[in-house]
Amino acid sequence: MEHYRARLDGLFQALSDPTRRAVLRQLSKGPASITNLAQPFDMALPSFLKHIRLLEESGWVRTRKEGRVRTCAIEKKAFAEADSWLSAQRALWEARTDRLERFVTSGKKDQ
Amino acid sequence: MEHYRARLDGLFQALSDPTRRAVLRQLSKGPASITNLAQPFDMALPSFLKHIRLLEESGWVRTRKEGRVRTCAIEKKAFAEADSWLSAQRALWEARTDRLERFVTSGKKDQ
DNA sequence: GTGATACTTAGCCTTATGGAACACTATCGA
DNA sequence: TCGATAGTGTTCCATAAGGCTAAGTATCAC
Repeated sequence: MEHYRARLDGLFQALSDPTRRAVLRQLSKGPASITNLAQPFDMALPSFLKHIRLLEESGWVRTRKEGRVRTCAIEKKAFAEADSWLSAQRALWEARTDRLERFVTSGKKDQ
Repeated sequence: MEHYRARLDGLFQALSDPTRRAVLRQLSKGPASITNLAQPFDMALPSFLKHIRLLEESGWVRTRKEGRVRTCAIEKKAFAEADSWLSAQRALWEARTDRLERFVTSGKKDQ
């Protein structure tokens, strides 16, 4: 439970940067190397690498080095995890809306 | 487009802290006052207030002060926005999976 | 084996974040 | 009107985030 919280921290924190979101967008079209991914960004490679590391540590991306090239691929599971948190919230919210509606339609007042 | 990016930054950044996620969870059950929301947390009020401010600025929460009590409520729209980014990514990813599958079933090889 | 390529490591800088304490203002209730 | 309640503003602190340069390590291609 403690670990789960930290995991969500990382998942969402990773999404809070435009560079990283752009990398994920690119990777959803298919795997790519670091240099390749970095190319559109006006940023030094080491800075870019930090983003990749963060994406990997947070679980959004899986990487693998072959020879001198590190290839990055998207980690499907992360979507499911982030999504499930959002859905759970929505479910809570909708449950409440339903309750409110029942109150309204049955002519009672909330609170 | 520039503004959209900054908005997403804020939306996801807000979710990257366990205190703020807990506040949203609580608020999905219904509106509440600051003190009320702060009660479960072992944190000074001014510190807690910062989280509320951040949630408000990022668009997850709407607040309104009546008398000396500030009431917080969840902002439905934020869910839709966060969700739509995730869905768009998933769509890209699935489109690619479909293409790969067509390649496979038509006996061709990718790359 | 040498030059180019593709990262990596290390260190530095600036700003943002998440927490604290303390003092303060503005209601509300008796 | 006076004490308690509910929030605010301000300042401070330690650490993390996001960027940089410079220098290092493997591979690869010849």
